[in-house]
Amino acid sequence: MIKPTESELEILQLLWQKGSCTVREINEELSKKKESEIGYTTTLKTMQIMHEKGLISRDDTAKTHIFTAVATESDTQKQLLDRFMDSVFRGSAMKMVMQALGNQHTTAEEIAEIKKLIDEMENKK
Amino acid sequence: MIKPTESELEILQLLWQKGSCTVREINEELSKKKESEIGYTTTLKTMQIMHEKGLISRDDTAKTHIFTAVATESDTQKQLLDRFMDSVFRGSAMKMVMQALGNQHTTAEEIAEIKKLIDEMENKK
DNA sequence: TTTTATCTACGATTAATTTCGTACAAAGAT
DNA sequence: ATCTTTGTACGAAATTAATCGTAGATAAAA
Repeated sequence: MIKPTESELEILQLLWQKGSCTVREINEELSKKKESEIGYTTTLKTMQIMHEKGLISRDDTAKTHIFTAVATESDTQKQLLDRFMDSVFRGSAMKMVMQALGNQHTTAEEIAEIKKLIDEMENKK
Repeated sequence: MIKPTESELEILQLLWQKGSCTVREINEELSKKKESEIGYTTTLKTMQIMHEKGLISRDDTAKTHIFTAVATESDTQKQLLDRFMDSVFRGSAMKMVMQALGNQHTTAEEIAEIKKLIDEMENKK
């Protein structure tokens, strides 16, 4: 049962992108992303909680600890998507996909790739 | 900027399905859905807060107030989906759609309909 | 070897969410 | 006319999230 908060998810995103990180690396990336500087101990505390929850693992052999995401990005995406689809789209993947495809962020290339994917899925059966 | 909480979203779902509702109707539906009975004043309070936030409108001409969702379901879905796609899939509709299509809740019929939809979108251009 | 910088641990605070109890008004039943 | 039910308003407790300050340890620099 994976359920990261908004802040936790931002940290997980960085860990998935960069592999293993120290608190300072994460803190600097977060501060870069937001305009307002974020306190170092804020990030530290959040990551300590994530560790308690089992969201990230910690290598504390050295003084400066190194953290790694426990779940893979796609496993997490899958779980979050299921929950989101249930609560917002009442479980209808179709309605959700239609919204996603109609959305301005979706390029023609992406849509073409999705189509290709669907064709492949149908051919497999 | 629409941002209902989990509980608020459950209430909105009922309002979208049933049109306008009293607190009691919502409370009974919620209690039916969950196993554990939910307190009437809990639902009342939540809906009062939703009204303060402007998520729902209230007709209080009669003693028993009648509530209606302010935003449409699809407008809300659109906003929530954009945010979700950004935070979980880093803005990639394709990755998200691929996860959705691979998911067990998605039936072959739904996938076929999505394909049809994409074909129509491509023909339009 | 002092001093300075960096790191973790551990509260404490504030805000938001969820839950429900009590008070009191209005409507309905007896 | 009185009692019971049904409703709203309001406040308060419990929980979770997000933020940061201070204390104390360890490493690096002087």
